[in-house]
Amino acid sequence: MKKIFIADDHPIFRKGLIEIISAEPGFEVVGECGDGITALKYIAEKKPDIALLDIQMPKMNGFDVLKKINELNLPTKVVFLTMHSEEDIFEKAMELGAKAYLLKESVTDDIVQCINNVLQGKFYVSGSISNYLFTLNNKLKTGNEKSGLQKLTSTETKILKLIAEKKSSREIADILYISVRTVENHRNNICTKLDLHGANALLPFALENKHLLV
Amino acid sequence: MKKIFIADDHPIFRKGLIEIISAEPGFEVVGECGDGITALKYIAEKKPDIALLDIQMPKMNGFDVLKKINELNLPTKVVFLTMHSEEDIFEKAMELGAKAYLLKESVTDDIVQCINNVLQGKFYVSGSISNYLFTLNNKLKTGNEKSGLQKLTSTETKILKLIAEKKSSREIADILYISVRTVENHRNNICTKLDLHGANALLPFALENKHLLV
DNA sequence: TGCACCCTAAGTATTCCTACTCATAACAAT
DNA sequence: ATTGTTATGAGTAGGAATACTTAGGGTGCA
Repeated sequence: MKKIFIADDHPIFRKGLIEIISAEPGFEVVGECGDGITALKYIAEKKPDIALLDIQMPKMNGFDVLKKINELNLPTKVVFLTMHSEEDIFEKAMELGAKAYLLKESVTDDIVQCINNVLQGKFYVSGSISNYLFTLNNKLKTGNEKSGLQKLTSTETKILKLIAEKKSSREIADILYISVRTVENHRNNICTKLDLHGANALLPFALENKHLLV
Repeated sequence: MKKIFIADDHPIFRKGLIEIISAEPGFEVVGECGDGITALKYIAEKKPDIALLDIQMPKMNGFDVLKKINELNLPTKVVFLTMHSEEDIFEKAMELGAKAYLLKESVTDDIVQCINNVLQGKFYVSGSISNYLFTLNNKLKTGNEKSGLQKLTSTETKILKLIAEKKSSREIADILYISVRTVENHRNNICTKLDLHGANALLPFALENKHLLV
């Protein structure tokens, strides 16, 4: 009997998941919770075979839970279950060593199949992002380019985060105790690295990607 | 036995909902689907007592389903079940005559209680937006102010939509065959009506609220 | 030591947007 | 017929961001 733990901040969604997994012979849902810290605590203690984690959770997000799991060398395999079909989030999940990446729009069969794959040591990825996987493979084969955000330095990331908080260059300068000109230079470098052009490009990008900024 | 229909594009979430409602004596889930058109078709034919509708759905969103239900004078009472806790969406739902507004983060008890209330002809609103209800009540009592977006004229809305598409004033002018100055005037009026100030205010607002723009 | 990279800063020019005021024509409401 | 609203456009001013270039100081690496 394989032990499965579920963490998601939507009780109804959790209920549905539990229902699906419990119905499958060989699977047992050994626990559930709605936030990252409780999830980590449970996983560290009880060491389930698989943890189904939402990425967006209160207190501690799924990424950070996985990081901790890695640090503590826990045997639990992590399956991300998320609404985000964006490439960067998927990429980050893979970097951190997730065993699977499921979209919440998945049908019930996908989930069972996913868990079976992961238990066999395989990876599993939701069909909807397979398009992206194709391009990713191409990238890996051809030139191994880094994707956007990873090209940014730490200062640039810091500034991009402040931009995502709708701060002006002036405000950012005051917060970081540096010159406005320096901030403008960083903005410029960020735009260049991300291939962003025009006055209406950087701010929307920052807003759309703020959840990716470490 | 009260007949309940469920429409939500997330199969797992639907599963959870069905589980919760079926477990309650007196409730019967008579159907489910994952898009608005199928939902409307079912509701028009079978006339369930209550329809639990997601707002974001493929093919036809929850708002439009409710509009059609109103047009066709169907007896089915609509409960919105959504992730959006924003005031404007809530307001729009109420305008259209929704009987309840539940957030997807609701716990299972809330849902049962909600359905019971609606069956008794009462309204029900998720606790998390009760804060807003308070201010809404105050508004209704004091001056009956319109909220934000409703104050915009149709041209202003059109322009705000284009701003949300990251178009510059120059581009908007070219699209609408009007002068840049006119566009800038409209931007200005929008900012005034929405009480937005500074260079980093209008664009983020447009992005955050584009789903509200008719 | 030298090279590469980063953070810092400033110069210059251009574009974009905000924040006002003013004006005219179209249209609806009373 | 007057008033109000809307859409259109322009004038002026200034703030903000982009798009370049140049340059000193620091760190780390080969």
